[in-house]
Amino acid sequence: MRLLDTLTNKLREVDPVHEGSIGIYVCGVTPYAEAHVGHAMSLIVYDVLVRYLRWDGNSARGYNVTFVTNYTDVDDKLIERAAELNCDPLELASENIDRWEREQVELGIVPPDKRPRVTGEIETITSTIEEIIRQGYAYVTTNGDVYYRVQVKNDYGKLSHREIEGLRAGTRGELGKDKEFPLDFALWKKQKPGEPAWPSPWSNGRPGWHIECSAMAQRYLGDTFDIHGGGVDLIFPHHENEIAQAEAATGKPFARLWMHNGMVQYENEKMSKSTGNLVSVAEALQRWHPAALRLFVLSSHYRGPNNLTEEAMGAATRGIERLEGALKPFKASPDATPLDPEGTRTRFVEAMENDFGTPQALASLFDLARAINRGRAEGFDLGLAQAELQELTSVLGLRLDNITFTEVKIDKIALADTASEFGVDHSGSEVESIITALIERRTIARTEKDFILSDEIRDKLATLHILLEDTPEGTHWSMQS
RNA sequence: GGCCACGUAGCCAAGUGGUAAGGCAGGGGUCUGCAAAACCUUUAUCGCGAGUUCGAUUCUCGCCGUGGCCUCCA
Repeated sequence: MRLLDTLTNKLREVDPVHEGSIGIYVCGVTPYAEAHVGHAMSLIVYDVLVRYLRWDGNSARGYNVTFVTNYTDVDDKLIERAAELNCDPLELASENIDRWEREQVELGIVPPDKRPRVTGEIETITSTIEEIIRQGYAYVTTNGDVYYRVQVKNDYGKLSHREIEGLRAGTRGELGKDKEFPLDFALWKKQKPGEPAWPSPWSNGRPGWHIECSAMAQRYLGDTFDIHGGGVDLIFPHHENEIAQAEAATGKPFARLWMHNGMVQYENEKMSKSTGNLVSVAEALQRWHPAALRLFVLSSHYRGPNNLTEEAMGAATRGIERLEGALKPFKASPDATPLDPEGTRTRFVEAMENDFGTPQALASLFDLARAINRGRAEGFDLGLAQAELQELTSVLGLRLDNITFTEVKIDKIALADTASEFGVDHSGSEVESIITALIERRTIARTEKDFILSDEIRDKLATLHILLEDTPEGTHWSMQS
């Protein structure tokens, strides 16, 4: 598999440090507020990467993947926000993490293997800082802060492709109190009144932003590991500083390949809290199906920007329904010819191998869906083709089985009223059996050519978002968004 | 101002030095009691200008536009 590596700016083959295994580290959120769809998009991308690498459907694959993503649960923003809300920053972080993890389940994210939090890794972090100081790449100020010394190694800026001089020109020229050089950044910050703090050799304080990821990635994946991911907005300074610190501490290369995903926009505008142009994951999950969100993410290339609009989500929802429709069961005659999914798998794999080309991979699946629908009309045995579609969509994490049935979405009272209206028994019945009974009532009406009644039943159910479709095998129902 | 991406049909979105996947929406058909779904069919010369080339949407340069980043005690 080839991915565009930010460090070399070239397509590079994923070449595991340890044969057959791949370690992936992705920067997670700073949980000072609820997660938004940008966070969801990022995680969906890496979730699919992990699923694909683990998948054994491609002869060369089936890697043993270790996926690590962190929570930076001590941070300036978190402390500020907690002060505004007049609550404890660590509790605030914990609450936001819990909510985000519940949402991840709804989004169909395979739980990462490790989800370390800064507050649980203070010793890991302080020992990494000690090592960096020992190597001469960091210094302790009289105040008790620790700064990384950017100028010692000559490769600072290699990831974001910037020169120290250029960066320096962009600074405000203020040389922080004890900083040796404007670009030096904090590894450890001495506690200020009211802030959470932990003991360290230099002062009671907390880790700076950046060091946590270097320390945690190396703890869980080794000094050198395979893939480091995150949003493009993290390339500088976060990842640049991460790579500097990590390599300063060990003298070894850090991540072998750096992968960055693009940002999500909402209705053509940057998502930002200040303008209120932001969609939370909770809101997105309420408005759209998780599979539709995932299809939306995968239908554009991971590195490009992705513009979330009503229209795009409508298209994604229809796309899911289309894929789902192709998987509907079909009873072929015993002597039917099996439909051959032909080159679908090859196309799918080639697309994925080439810099994670999910849009093209999806195109191969939509083509297969069409072939299946055609084969259905022509009486082919669809088993093989449908199994293929099922397998490949599940590699992308698209849950298509019975996805439209969400009992909570059904207005049970209105449904019961509808049943009474048409003289159908609904006492103590399950939602599904009431619907089935209504369908039976309608089928009788249709047999009797009472199309006025049958249409009334169909229309009434439609107002409850229950869609009826008549097919040669009988009437099917599904939930409509 | 600096660095980096991107600019393809009504919308979303791939891709290629030799006249452009897929999805949504729209038009026209088939099927259906009518629908729905499905199937068939139809809709682009690839931001603008110049250059390289037998030939560029695909390479180079300029311009315009959009987006990201340009640090922590904002």
